[in-house]
Amino acid sequence: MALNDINQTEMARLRVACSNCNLRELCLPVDLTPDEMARLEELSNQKRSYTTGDYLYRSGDRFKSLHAIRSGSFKTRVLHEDGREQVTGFLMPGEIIGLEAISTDVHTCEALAMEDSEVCELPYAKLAELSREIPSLQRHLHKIMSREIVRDQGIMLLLGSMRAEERLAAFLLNMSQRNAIHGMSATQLRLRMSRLEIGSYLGLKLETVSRAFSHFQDEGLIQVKARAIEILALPRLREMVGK
Amino acid sequence: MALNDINQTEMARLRVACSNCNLRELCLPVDLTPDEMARLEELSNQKRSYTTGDYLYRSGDRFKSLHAIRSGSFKTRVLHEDGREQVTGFLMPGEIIGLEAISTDVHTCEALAMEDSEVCELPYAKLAELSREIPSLQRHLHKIMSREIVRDQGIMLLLGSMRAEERLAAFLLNMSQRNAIHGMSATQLRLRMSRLEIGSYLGLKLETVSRAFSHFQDEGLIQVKARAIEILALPRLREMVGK
DNA sequence: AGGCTATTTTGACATATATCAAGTCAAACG
DNA sequence: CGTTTGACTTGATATATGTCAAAATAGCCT
Repeated sequence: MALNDINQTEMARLRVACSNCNLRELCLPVDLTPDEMARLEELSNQKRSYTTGDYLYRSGDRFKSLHAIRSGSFKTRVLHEDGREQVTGFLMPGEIIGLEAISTDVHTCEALAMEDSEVCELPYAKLAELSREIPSLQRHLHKIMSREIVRDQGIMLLLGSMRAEERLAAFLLNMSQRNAIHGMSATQLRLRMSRLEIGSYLGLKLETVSRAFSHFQDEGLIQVKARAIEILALPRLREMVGK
Repeated sequence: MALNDINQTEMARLRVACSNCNLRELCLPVDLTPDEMARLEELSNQKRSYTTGDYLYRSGDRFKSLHAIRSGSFKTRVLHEDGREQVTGFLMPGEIIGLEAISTDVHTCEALAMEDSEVCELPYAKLAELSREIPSLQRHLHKIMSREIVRDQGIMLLLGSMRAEERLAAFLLNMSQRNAIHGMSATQLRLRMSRLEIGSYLGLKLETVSRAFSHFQDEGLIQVKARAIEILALPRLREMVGK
């Protein structure tokens, strides 16, 4: 299951990488000299703040920069003709947003803040230039892109072969893990998104999501208090998604 | 709809790029000097042949090279614990396979030939090195990776929000377009995959796929002769997927 | 060709999830 | 402190797709 495929040792390495590196955006094991690191930091010194509902970019905007999330969270979505929203991703601190637009030069989806958030802008042209000079940065950038491919394919797998409750279990495990990576509890989740948004992301209706939460609670798997979820039986959730 | 988002002018550019370039793998508008092109060709001079069912790589194999498909077609898949196969992609000539493994160093899915096929091996380390020296190659490589992200997100959209017949319509349009890019008919398709494989890719059962084909035929949208599909009403198929 | 096998189609029925419709709850606001 | 508003839950029912089974068709080998 790619949605949730980071093991314990890898997590530890990630944590170290993040704390070494002021740029949480490059939250994968990075291997740069202090000098190289300084050049990278210089590139991304523009930090910006957003509040709930602010757009980081809109569909149709010209692509200029990637963005690294420092704090808060964003969602990406596409709007269908009829106005329905489809959520394509939830982004948390340390993650990079905008990779899909490299191929098109124009953003094809939009990104909005789900709470007060800060991002670093990473001008693509400069980043590309720097990564030509620093091989380990180049490798790093490739890994970030490839990781996004793996993540998306994980969701394809989930949408293509899992049923509602399995999808939700995978979602919760994924949230749990991303929480843990950032040093937060793996069992106490504060979801930033509504049932509607979760459903949209998982290809389900909000009622189905709600019922699944209730059912998990009845089974003693989780404790639900609105958007505060406590995971009571991680192993049993893992079984549900087959790992 | 990202699954199917290449317009006519772009198609023309692609066609040109392909014919200029012996390396069909880099089948996007490329802007290299003859010298640069020569260096690239040199890198990828190992060509290999595969026949139906041969593995290009297996899950667990160490990642070393990307592969560019020259002729034939491949599928990528993951095998679930219980032995069920889930198809994650169909690859056609000019396309690059293996991008997901850059982030892991190890292949997490497997790729098999669906017919007699030829590929060029592109050793990743050499390609990365060369792209550090040739900015437009670097840009190109980024676009290829980003394009894969867009493709995967298109499938997420499709799996998350479309019903069976809409998915199949999107699939047929996608096949049609990829056919057309390579100078083949946009309306006469010879599918290389079974109903089971199509279903696996689209998150449907083979019976559902079959019924959808039959229904499309009843409606006069297509003509079905086993795996030979003739599209009779492209515009109406496009309406079905909303574009 | 003829026969064998795998693939595809079609039908009848089961079931998961969507849909529609009330309710409940909680935060926000006067 | 009551009212309002949006989010969430729960129930009853509809529907799309899955499941199981059989027949038809196509591809393949001798």
